[in-house]
Amino acid sequence: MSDDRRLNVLRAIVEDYVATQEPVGSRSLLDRHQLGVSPATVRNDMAALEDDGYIMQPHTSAGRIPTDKGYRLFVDRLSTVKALSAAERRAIETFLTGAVDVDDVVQRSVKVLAQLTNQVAIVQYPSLTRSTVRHIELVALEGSRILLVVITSSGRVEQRIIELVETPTEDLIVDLRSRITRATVGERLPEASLRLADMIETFAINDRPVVTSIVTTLTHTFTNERSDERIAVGGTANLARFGSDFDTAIKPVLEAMEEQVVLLKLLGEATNGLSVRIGSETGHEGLVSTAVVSSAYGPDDLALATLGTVGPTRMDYPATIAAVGAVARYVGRTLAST
Amino acid sequence: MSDDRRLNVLRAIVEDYVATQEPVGSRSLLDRHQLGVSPATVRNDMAALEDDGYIMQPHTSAGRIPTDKGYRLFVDRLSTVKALSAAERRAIETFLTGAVDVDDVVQRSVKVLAQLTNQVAIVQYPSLTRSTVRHIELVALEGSRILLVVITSSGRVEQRIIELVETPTEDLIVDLRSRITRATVGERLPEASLRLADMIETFAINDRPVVTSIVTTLTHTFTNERSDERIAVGGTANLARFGSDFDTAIKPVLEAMEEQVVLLKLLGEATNGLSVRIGSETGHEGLVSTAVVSSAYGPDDLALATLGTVGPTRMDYPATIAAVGAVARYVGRTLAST
DNA sequence: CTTTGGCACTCTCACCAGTCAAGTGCCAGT
DNA sequence: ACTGGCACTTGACTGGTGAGAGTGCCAAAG
Repeated sequence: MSDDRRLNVLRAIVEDYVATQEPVGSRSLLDRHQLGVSPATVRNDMAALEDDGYIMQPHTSAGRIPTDKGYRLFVDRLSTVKALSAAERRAIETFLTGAVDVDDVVQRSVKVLAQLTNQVAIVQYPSLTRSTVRHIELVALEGSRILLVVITSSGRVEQRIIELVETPTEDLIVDLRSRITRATVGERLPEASLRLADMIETFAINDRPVVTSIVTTLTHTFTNERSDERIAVGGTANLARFGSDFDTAIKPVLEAMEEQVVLLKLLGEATNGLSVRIGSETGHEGLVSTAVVSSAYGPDDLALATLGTVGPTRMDYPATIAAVGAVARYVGRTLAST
Repeated sequence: MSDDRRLNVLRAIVEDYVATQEPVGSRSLLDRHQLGVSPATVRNDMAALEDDGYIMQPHTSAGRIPTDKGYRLFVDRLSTVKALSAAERRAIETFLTGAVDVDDVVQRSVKVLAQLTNQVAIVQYPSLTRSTVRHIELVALEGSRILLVVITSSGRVEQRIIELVETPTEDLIVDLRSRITRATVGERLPEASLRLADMIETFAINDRPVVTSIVTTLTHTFTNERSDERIAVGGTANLARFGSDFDTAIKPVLEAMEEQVVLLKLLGEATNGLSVRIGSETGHEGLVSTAVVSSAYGPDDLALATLGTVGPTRMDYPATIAAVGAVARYVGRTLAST
């Protein structure tokens, strides 16, 4: 029995099933693919594939559908990445280059990714903890209020307003600003926090309350988990394609989309490159018939955060992978120039 | 025929239908409500109500369900607002007071509103054009870059970074800042824009390029439609309650939720107080079996923006109205203290 | 004039064969 | 190792039937 042909049969099954959404039998498979053998032969191969756990039948007299393991093999060894059309590439580019700030970049990415893949798209905001400090500003407002602005290497701008108990002198502000700048600019945010902690003692006792107050706020901003976990979701209307059974196919996904924590886990650690998780590999029950395609993104191959799509396991993997990869690249490039 | 009793019958129908989700017949209606009359009488009343267009039958031998017009009458004249429980009020309060900035307030509002009503919640960000300027800051960054920060009366902080063609002098920056401050602080954003336009000519010719560049950016920020239209959506998993037919009941809503423009129309102009739009009153086909309960919110009865919920027409109006109203009040209060 | 009890009527829905088509497994033959 | 053939399984579709819920209307009673 030719191992080669068996894999071809598996590929054909996956492709047909993705296209038709219906279990594929030996006969209809031969209608669409010229394998040069008879249905009976295909049946034998199918039986073998089923023994190995790559495909299964929903019921005895139905065709076969791929298992998670089958999809896995397909993605790893049987599919060739489908290049995006020139039109699609242009669409991504023009759509993203119109963005005015980081917020906008993320919003637009979600939209374009959802449209391209016809799936649910999720994009994590550029991580704070992975960025470096580009600029820090202290501004005295009316009364004893201080405006604190931090600009990171990814173009994100965070600001806080601090209400101090006493009004600091102009000199102190200037001094503080320059010292903070010297200590933190160019550093990654977590390291910048450490530098700041050491700095407090270098100030005169009288100034300590003000300095402490400002520094702790700054530290909070640097290590703020909430804003590090921000995520945009889009294309939920595409859930229609997930299946017709609302309770088992759609509701769990909607619920997952509402939980940032779950989303972050799904996107996974921003490992380098692209990852595909299929069905149970997502590690989340309720998403058993769901697959996640995700990719790290960032300027100059520096993984800043992750984006991806969530779709049914029976998705067009080559196309989805291509789209996610392309958007990740473009977003990275766009951020670099902000 | 007692008009009074007929309205009671309508109220009973609405309440039963909302509770059971099934057409209600004369018999089962009497099981739940003591009207002191016989089924036949109720049937007569029902026939009259149907003639007047308040109720209808899905098919000849089924019970009655309220029409949009029936719900309308119910909301306007038959329902009494259901007060929130102390626990619910406390939940809103504790949840909102934990917020650190405007972004956070909005996020939390959506969440609490969705949980309270078991519906889809939408919250518009505090409008820029309705706020006044509280503070403006110009900061010279490295090179010829300028950081522009605007703080509005609603606590929102907007920032832009401008790349100038030539590096302005320190004096010019200081001068510009104080003049801009004098011209705009306390003004509503649209008026502030006008003031700025007049200001350019008061500067020396040499300084004009820099001033113009900064002023136009500022004007853009003031009148930026995009950020005026920001909206947060939550509780989409509650769509499960909208009905079982995905394509007609759920998909249109999901699609509407993705379109900011549609959402804004749904929330409606921030009229004072609370508004309920039922079925076709939403003015959006696809939302025919959907109702929108919305309310303006803002500190001190100043309508800053709108929030609300989207749910099936067969919703618990008294409870929803109470929840939307309460959240709007608390959000307004929270914003006032930011 | 309003209310009531009774009765015939209309639909929907669930249930139950019976038939059909697709697909399988297996075996004997090439 | 492949192929053709055949018996078998099973879900999907079809049409018919009966039960149940609910209505509309009419004549009688307040």
